[in-house]
Amino acid sequence: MAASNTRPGARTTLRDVARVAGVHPATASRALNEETRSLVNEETAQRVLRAAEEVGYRPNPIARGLKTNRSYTVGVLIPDLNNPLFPPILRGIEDRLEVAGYTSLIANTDNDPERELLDTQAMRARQVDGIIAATARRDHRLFDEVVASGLDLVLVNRWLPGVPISSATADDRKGQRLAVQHLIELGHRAIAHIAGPLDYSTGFDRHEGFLEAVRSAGLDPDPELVVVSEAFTESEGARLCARLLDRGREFTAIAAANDLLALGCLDTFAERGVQCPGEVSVVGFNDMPFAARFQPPLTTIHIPHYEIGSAAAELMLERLQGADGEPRHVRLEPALVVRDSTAPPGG
Amino acid sequence: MAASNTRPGARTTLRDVARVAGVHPATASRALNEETRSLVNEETAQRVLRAAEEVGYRPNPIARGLKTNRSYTVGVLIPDLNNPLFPPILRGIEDRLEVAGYTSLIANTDNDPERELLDTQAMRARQVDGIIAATARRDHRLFDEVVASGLDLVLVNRWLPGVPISSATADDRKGQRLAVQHLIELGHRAIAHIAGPLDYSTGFDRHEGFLEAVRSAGLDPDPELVVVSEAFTESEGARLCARLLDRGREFTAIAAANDLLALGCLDTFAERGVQCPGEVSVVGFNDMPFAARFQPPLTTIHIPHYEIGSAAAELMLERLQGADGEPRHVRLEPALVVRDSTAPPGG
DNA sequence: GAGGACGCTGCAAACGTATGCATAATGCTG
DNA sequence: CAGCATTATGCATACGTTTGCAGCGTCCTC
Repeated sequence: MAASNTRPGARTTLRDVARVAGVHPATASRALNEETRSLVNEETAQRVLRAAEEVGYRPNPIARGLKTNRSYTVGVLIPDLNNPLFPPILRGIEDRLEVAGYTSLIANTDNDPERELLDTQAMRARQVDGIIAATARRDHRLFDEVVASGLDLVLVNRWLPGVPISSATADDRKGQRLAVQHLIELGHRAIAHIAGPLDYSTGFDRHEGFLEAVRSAGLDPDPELVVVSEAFTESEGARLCARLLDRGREFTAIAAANDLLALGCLDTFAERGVQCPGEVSVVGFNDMPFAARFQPPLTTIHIPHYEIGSAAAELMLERLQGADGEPRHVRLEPALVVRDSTAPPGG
Repeated sequence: MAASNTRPGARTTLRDVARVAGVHPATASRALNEETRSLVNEETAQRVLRAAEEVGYRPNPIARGLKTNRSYTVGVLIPDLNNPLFPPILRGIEDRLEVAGYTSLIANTDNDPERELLDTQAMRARQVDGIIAATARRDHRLFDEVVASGLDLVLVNRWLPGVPISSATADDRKGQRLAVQHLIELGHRAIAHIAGPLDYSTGFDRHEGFLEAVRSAGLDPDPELVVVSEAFTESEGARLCARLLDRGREFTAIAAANDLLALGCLDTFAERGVQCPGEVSVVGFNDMPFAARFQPPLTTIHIPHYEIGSAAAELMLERLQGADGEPRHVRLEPALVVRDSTAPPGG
């Protein structure tokens, strides 16, 4: 059916479509373009559409971009594709952008501000229409610059409080509260927190959420039981878990700001013969892929990664379509997922 | 220093540079372009360069691409970013391409031939200079078309035997032999195989490797112990493991063609109360991230994913630089990683 | 039935760059 | 000093679109 009998090598252009349909290229352009279709006779439009189908016409975004000053491309800045957090977010972004005719250009910054800058410039050179960034630190020089250069900017997974930039994230505070409430309901009272870096909103908000939940249970947060990591990694989790253990302060549970930090805890436990959840419960954050398969299966906070991605793309599309309103902050709902790394204390 | 005093919104064009330098745009173009600089007077060239610097000129790759039919972009076709196999490969590709001044454009095909075709066309429309594909089936209509269209093509992770297309993969046959040899050395004799889809070279070659290893141990492969999956997924692994069990034929080990299939086996075991490795050993393939953390930690075949990616990028760059020689097939070394999912038979 | 309004389509000029060809200026050869 | 090769630059066109403007026919109105 859909098989075309044209030579595959020959790119088919608007002119070809026009010739087949027996109209002027300009008319073909209008017929093919959703927004200008109304300008052309319904019947002619159909003829053009059929012709386009027949010759397998695909518009050339390069040429179009030259004319319209838009590349229909948005840059996506992420720290590292290997972090299992990001692939689903990316899929959400790409899938949403794709149906709108946009393509995404991905760059890994490895959390290096230098590379971040380079990548941004490279993207600007490639004429991206906007940038979606998952790399926001609360220090945001870079983004001031991006915005100043007239590029649309949307943050994903992280946000910048007090800065007028749209963002799509999970409700990190609430998520962390959910985690702590779960522990409290199990009967835990001495709960430690391994926070993420506080200059990321994810680290900061989850830390706040932790404090809120502890306080609203009528407890007093013990500063000795809160440690702050320098990165969301397993090795940091292991290091800080060891530090908590070494401090000698009693605790029966750890709320980690992310699953990788939680995995680091499990490593330290294994090394020192601490039973989880027997002696210490652990709750993670993110519900990363395969979290259910770890040893023990990880209790954690589920985040709708894909939806966060597509929400970010949606926000970007709004900006690109010229919505000039206030920046919007989309907060998606987290959910507790109980598995086997948490249990009543002393249990 | 480098700060420009031009309005950020106003993109500065070749014409601006020419005006400031007092030359024709064509001359400015030649002066700015490395390859054609020799055509213009040294002094004039310098003047143009200074002018370009002064007005903060950034060439517009869109316009350039329209003219030259090159975009310094290569498309990368993968089935699904969420499959943990691909991120490290992608990083390898991107990192290698980046230092050569190329950018990559990623598309997820979800193994849907329809989408594959669409994505290819979209990439062609975006003027990619070449395509690196991880999606090759042994049926390769699509690639015939890509090659016919004059695009450079390189396969990664998979290859097409008998087809003159360069590829970078692991030595899948050898890897699977390693896995089986390990089982045999442990004392296993009745070894089952859950093969991947045989229309992927990964599935096919590993199946071949399995047969080779069994035979060269002086054993006779039992067709009843070989099942073929329809996809490299956990659910397929679970389904086929159940089928093996239901067949009633005795076996003490399973060599799965990939880690996800192996995980599926573990699921079925858990469901039916089969001890692993006590009653049945399982060996996977790929050494996916976190394989060491599963329950039990998975014995598997390690593959240098990142290096496979960068090798593929290297092959692509060779083609793009105009090397017209024979296609090359780069095979990287697999390595056995012994963990806890394998043990001598009978406990 | 003449004039205007309207709906549809074609014409042509852009967008920013690259490049074959023509041309002007210069140097060289005999 | 004529003639030619060489060098350096300008001119014009093309890449595939989009879009303001003009033109054409048709229908309606008075």
